[in-house]
Amino acid sequence: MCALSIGDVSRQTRTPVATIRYYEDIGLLPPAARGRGGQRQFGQNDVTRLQFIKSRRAPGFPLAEVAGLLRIAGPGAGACDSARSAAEAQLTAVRDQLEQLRRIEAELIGQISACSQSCGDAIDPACSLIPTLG
Amino acid sequence: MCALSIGDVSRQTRTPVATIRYYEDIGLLPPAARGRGGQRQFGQNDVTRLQFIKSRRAPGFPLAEVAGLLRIAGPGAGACDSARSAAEAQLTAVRDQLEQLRRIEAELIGQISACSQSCGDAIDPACSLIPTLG
DNA sequence: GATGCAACCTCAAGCTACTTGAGGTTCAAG
DNA sequence: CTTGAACCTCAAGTAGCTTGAGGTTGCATC
Repeated sequence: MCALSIGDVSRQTRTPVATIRYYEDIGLLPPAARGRGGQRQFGQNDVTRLQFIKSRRAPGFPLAEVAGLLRIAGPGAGACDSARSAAEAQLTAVRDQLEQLRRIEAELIGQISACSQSCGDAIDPACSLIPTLG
Repeated sequence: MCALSIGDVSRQTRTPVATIRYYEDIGLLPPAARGRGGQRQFGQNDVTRLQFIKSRRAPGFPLAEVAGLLRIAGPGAGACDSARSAAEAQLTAVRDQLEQLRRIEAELIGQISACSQSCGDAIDPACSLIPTLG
């Protein structure tokens, strides 16, 4: 029953105010109730929903997927079954990204240490950190 | 000296043709030489450069940063020192992202196993995989 | 009750990193 | 010499926001 302002929700979820309005615009969040002056009033369920969205949102994961997850739990739906398999699919995607990032990490480590050994503090055009230019 | 077509470069680097042209447009790749008919001619150095760009490009890492790395190695520059510290900064950013993804992974794993235990194949509105709705 | 200021409102435009499409040219094989 | 894939340019569309203009509301203080 406690009505939260958009600023409250923003602080609680560490989400910019403009982003919250944007999520409402595109339907990720339900249209918020409005107070006398037309200002949005949120409830705790909105905070929960936004936190769910944020927990599913890492760079490289489209909002459309998150919307799909939310739809699974939509009114009239509610099979744990499909929620679970959607979550499993996302887990796979997260792991793919982890692997990709770990490859980049390893590559950077290798190049940095090669650079440290071969170049010291001097200039070495053969250093793998320095890409060939046109 | 072997001139590569944009298609060759695309295949060698697994980069869409349109993206290569786009990178040229925004200056990440130098303007390619042109053949008689106006078609682009690339060399092995372009392939190297593009591979470097791709190796530094994971979701969440802006091209502007990659451009910065390339500038370090630009004509007249070339200190291993700055290349190394730029690479180290990127390594830090990569590790931050890894941590964030690992948190998401752990969260998903936890919710999936909680779901498996509490819900079975039935419907349980309290399942943490199913977010509260407005 | 007036004043001031932060927080709110809408709508429009800008941004990044591409992708897609239209409409036309060039190259290489048969 | 024709045909089809690959190439060209330019314009517009997409996602996911962010920023800005220009105006209202809410609340505390005088």
